[in-house]
Amino acid sequence: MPPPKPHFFKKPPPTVHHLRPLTTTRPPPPPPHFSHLADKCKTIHQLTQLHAQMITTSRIHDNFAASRLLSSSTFSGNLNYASKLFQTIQKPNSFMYNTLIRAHACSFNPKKSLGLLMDMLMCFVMPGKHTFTFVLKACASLRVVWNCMQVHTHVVKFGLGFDLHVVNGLVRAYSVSGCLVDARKVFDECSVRSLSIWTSMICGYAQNGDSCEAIWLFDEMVGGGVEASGVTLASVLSACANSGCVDLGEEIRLYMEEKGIELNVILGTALVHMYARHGAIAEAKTCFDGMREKNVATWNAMICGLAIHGHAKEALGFFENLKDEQVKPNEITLVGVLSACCHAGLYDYGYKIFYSMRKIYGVEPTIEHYGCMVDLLGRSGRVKEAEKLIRSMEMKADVVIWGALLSACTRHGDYEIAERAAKEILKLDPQNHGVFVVLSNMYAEADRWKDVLKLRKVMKMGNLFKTPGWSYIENAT
DNA sequence: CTAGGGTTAG
Repeated sequence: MPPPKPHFFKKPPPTVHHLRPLTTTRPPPPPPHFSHLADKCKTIHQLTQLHAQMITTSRIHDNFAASRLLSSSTFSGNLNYASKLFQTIQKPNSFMYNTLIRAHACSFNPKKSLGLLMDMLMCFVMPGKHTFTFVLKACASLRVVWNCMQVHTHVVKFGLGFDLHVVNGLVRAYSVSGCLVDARKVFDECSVRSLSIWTSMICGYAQNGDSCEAIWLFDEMVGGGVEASGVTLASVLSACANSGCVDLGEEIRLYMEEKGIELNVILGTALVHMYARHGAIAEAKTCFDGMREKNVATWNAMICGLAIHGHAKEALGFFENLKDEQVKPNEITLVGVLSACCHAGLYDYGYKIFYSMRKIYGVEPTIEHYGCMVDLLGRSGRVKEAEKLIRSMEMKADVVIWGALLSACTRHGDYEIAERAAKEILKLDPQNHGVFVVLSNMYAEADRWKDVLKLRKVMKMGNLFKTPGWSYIENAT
């Protein structure tokens, strides 16, 4: 009798694939192409079933069918599954790379798109115009100029610098990365421009705070006979709001009526913002009431506009209505609400909001919220508490926040804290001459001329002659 | 053989 074999010589049990048929009545006839089925797969469960069938029938080696499966799996939102599927494909073509690059570009980790482009180049798969459109989208989410430049060199190398989608991607990626000079260079070198390219460039200026340039460019576009769309106008209206060109905004509103451009949430919000920001409260309200659909941004435009124009009570009224409408307030809403409290001196209301931000609204306080709170504490005379709050912040205090404390101290004559705040400001910004003006004003008002002279000496040591602050002090003494 | 762009609030 032979000795029993050790267990590891035993044959492993055969793996059984339990495949449920797609239909319960009868197995489906072999489809003409799996690709048609792939488009219909909506859930991950359906996808895995089809995937399994494709493996058993060897159709997985058909790149066309496999790419349909891949794009369906990216649409179902399961990037992990898509990536794993991609890795099993021996020779992925450019379409497959593009599909995965696009999926990653819209995900939380757009950096993977760049890695895939590198893979592609190393495997000698030719990237095309679609590849760069998607990769540039990833660059726009990453906002790193260096990445944009690297991709740009490849765009030029592959002769794709004239494709309208690619050019648009470049303009957009450069401008959201804050490099408007490069965006403009690409824009200028492009002889045929689509509306999207114009829009990307205008939006780039508007979002980087160069409203005038945005408006000039819009003017140039209209002068060249290009018809603006609602998307373009939203950016231009934002530029109007930031630069005070309410007349142009008014003109745009009439143009939209004339052309029958639908006033959607975004355009409506941009209009409300423009009116409210410049104190045209009645117009802002009319526009706000006329909107069918509203989102947080719409409410924020209204609340913040009211707050900065001193209509604090109304701003808070809108805030209460917002909560009734089941809209979730965000960090911007709360900045508006807190600043309304500052203007109206509503200490208790603001205090309650600030200390319940995290719990009730799920919003982490930012430096702006702290700024409002310091202002609120300071205005109600609680300068000691304000200083304590600043020192307890998890982030580094900035000039604005110390400035708020300083001005509160001068109002309430707290010299000790004022001097500390001034010192902190000068630590952050040694050229800040305004600090001396504020301090000397404070001393002068209290007839403390000795201290004014002391300041004068300090300024001399700091070599700050011939400054606006200096002349101010001279007049005071 | 298949796919792609631009917009609002501090």
